[in-house]
Amino acid sequence: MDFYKRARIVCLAIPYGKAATYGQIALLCGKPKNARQVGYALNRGRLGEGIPAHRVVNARGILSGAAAFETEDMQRSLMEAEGIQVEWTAAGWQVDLKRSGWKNTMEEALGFLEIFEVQGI
DNA sequence: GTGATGACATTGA
DNA sequence: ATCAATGCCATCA
Repeated sequence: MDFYKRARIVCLAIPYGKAATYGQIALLCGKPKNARQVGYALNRGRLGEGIPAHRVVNARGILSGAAAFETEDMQRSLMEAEGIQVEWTAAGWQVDLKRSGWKNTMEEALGFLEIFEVQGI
């Protein structure tokens, strides 16, 4: 399925210093209900190399555990290194999506759809 | 084919 | 605000 090719492109487009959510990525891929597949793909390294997986969090901004990183605090370290504020809450390590979340413009979203169409994926 | 699993999301109490 | 219940759908056994 071309969903993973799309997901790869979207993930690579997440700007430095910003955090995106699984649902957001799924949405930009044109598959709003595939948030779980995004997580699955990242977990299994299904999107290939060079994916900034540390910038992906769930809808509440929580760093979802992440067994796909070298160590447990790896994801947090990478985010902090990019200037993303990560704080410890009762629910776990969390980023403020209001502040560090990747806000998509409509043009951006349409741009992805166009890329997918052009590449036939 | 069938059923279980999961880096998720949304809804309703 | 918090929590359980549901919905989801590509994999994998």
